[in-house]
Amino acid sequence: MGRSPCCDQSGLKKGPWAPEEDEKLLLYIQKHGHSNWRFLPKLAGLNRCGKSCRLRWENYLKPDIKRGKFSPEEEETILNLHFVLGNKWSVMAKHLPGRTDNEIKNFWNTRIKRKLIKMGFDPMTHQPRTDLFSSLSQLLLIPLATPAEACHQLAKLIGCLPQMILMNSTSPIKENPVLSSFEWENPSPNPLGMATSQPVLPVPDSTLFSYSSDLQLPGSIQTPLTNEITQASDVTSFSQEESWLQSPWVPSAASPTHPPHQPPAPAAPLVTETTMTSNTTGDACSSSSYEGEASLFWPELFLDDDSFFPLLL
DNA sequence: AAACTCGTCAACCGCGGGCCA
DNA sequence: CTGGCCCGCGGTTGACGAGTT
Repeated sequence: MGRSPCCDQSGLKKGPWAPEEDEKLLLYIQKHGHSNWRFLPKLAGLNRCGKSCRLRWENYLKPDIKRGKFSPEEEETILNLHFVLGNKWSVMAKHLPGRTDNEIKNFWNTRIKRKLIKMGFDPMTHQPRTDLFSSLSQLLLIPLATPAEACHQLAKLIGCLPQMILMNSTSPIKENPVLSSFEWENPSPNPLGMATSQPVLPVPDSTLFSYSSDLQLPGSIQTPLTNEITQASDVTSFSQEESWLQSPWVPSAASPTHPPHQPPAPAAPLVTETTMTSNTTGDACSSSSYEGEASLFWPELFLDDDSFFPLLL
């Protein structure tokens, strides 16, 4: 279980690769392959550790790597795969020929995750952020010192309600979790820029998932994924029964009585005080509460949303 | 034009798993 | 069985360019 010592060696070059280094590595691998990364740098005449060489090869030099923008299809596939697999970037990469795990990970973290957050979805669960309503209920429980203060809070809440309703009750992204490229780029013009069509009345959590009744995995990924999941059910950290029955992907009459779909355990960090206070913007996604507490930080998140902010003033 | 902010992405780091002696 | 070694994975960092003030 020891750690690779190669990176601990001092004197080895780190940082960006020079074109000459790339050429050396490329030539060596083309001639001899890469059976042993540890000794490869020496043999290839590189002052790098084997790990660095492997990374450079895998993420950049390998001939079949597809570079450039992700297509809408790839984007959709990543979204689907992430819903099922969580942060299993290397597994996702197997389903996207020419794309590396690093590339997919970066794309997720810099684009898709951001979009989901902006649209009011938790990127880990791909569900609307249901903790909004616990936030509301908590606000309602706050003891107010004066009638004037009560009026003020109430006025704020009333102003917020339409947004909260929208964010919590609309059909998840294009019958979530599959968001069409069109909607990604052209969300319907509601106040929050969310890809929703009609406002719906607020509903209990369980009914949020009724959309699952007619959802199916896209054929393109269904077969390999089903296989993957079957083989790696431990990876997703819950049994097939749990994962598929509770997943909105699966046509299931059981959904309404089930609690909201929980993400694979490793992919759903629990809320901690630290995550809530140290980062109120970008990674707030991972701060969503699933433990029934919390939600006091939601107003902070709203304050970060330009379109929401005016409502509180 | 300079300073600042933000987004992107290549690369690093540390850990866990598998293999083998 | 144990421990060393290597590989691969996922999270994080930091450089850099583009956009904004």
